[in-house]
Amino acid sequence: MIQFYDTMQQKKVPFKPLHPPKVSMYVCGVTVYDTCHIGHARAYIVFDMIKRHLNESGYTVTHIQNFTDIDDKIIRKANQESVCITTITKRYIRAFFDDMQALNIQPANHYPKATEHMDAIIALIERLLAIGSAFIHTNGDVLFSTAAFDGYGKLSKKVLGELEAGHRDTAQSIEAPSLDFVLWKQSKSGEPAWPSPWGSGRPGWHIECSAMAMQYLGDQIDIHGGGEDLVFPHHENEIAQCESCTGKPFVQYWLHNGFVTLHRQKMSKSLKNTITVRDLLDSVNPGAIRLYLLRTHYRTPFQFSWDGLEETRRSLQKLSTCLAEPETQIPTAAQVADLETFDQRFNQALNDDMNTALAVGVCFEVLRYIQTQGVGRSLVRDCLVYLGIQYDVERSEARPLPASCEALIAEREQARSNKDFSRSDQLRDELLTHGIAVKDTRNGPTWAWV
RNA sequence: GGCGGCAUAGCCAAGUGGUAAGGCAGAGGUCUGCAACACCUUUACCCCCAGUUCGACUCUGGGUGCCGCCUCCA
Repeated sequence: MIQFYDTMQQKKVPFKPLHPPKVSMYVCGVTVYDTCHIGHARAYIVFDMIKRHLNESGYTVTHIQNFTDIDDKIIRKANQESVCITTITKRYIRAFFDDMQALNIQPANHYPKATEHMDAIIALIERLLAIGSAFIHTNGDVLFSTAAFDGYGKLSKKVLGELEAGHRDTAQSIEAPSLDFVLWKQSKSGEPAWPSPWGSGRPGWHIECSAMAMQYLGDQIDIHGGGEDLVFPHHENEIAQCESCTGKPFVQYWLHNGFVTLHRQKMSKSLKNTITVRDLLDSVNPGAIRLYLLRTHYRTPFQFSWDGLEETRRSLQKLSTCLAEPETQIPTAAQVADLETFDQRFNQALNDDMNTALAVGVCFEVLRYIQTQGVGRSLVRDCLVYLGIQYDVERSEARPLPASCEALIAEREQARSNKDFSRSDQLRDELLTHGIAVKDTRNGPTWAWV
């Protein structure tokens, strides 16, 4: 039985989709004005794992993930570069897909864009106006009236009155902000705009997800996910918009991943403390990145460090080395049973709210088992494939050995067999200056790029 | 101020009402001409104080510390 921690209920609950074996999953995507950082990588790896596991468990997941491709920051960036917004959005959508592919994240079924769903967005706003959940502000913007929705705050456990009175530290004399949020924004001159019954303008942020989620997945969806920073106000507002219209519970399971922090502070573009996926890919192979992120449960805050990444890279190397060796024994009946147990524990770990940290632990237990029992490599391989961790990337991407270095290695072997160790050590140092580390094994020397 | 979360070995990180997975580092050993790799062995009583219990790290209450949300944000 699969269970997930649902943010709404604040506890783990058994997963029962509305229309099994179908599962509908909407994951909030990125605003495309910059490259992805580790926080994005974590979020999308987490939901990639959830989708993989559900699909492997007999469900058929329809996964929708949006691109927010119209927004203040996109406009600002376009103005800075004196280009149109599509130049910006195309660039970063491309970069997004490159990063996701590198991280071995399986593509969603659709990636709807806000700018391509204006009809659905406008239709939804019209419905909200018709039922009195929205109103037209004096400045011409259309706003959602949070007071009109009884359940407002139920996801984030916020109470309306307190929210209005509450602020961060300073606050007392500051005017209480209204919780009403924009559905349709009047465009200023020079800004991109779309025609609407309320004049030319553009949609607010929250409405696009409601409109596109309902268009692709229906009024009620099984899983809605994203980073925990989206709980309020974004997901709270999505609930208000959808449920005001339909009167039905919008989402069965709200799943939120914890943050990646750097130096004990949330990694975010606005704090300018990001490390991009590209930075990571430049330093280690993608499998190590995935393993590093999956070693921590998805709801636990993740403290990024280069040391931690390096540590993981080394442990993956160990797995990789072991798996590269052929398995020579045929497992006994007892061993088959042992491996079966490991396999079950691996699966149960994932069933229990996607506990990839525990699942990874099982992989290393099997590694130990292989070393003492001589069997089990195929299980570990299967587990790593399941987790999307490519463990042999370094091998396959390795540059070939230059002929000159090949000769040096041969010469060193000759020196060694003559017991001329000062010469062989000298040659080892020389190879090192070419970036090649030589290691002696029973079966002769091996080498690797350093 | 309101709400939510976290606190486990040097570091990272799972977990269960009955005496703590795993990884990295460290120590000892095997292997090696040496080294590296690899392998074997080894390292904790779970933030503090009360309470419940035959028994709590795991449940309850209080405290302390840290983080996040309340503005765009995965």
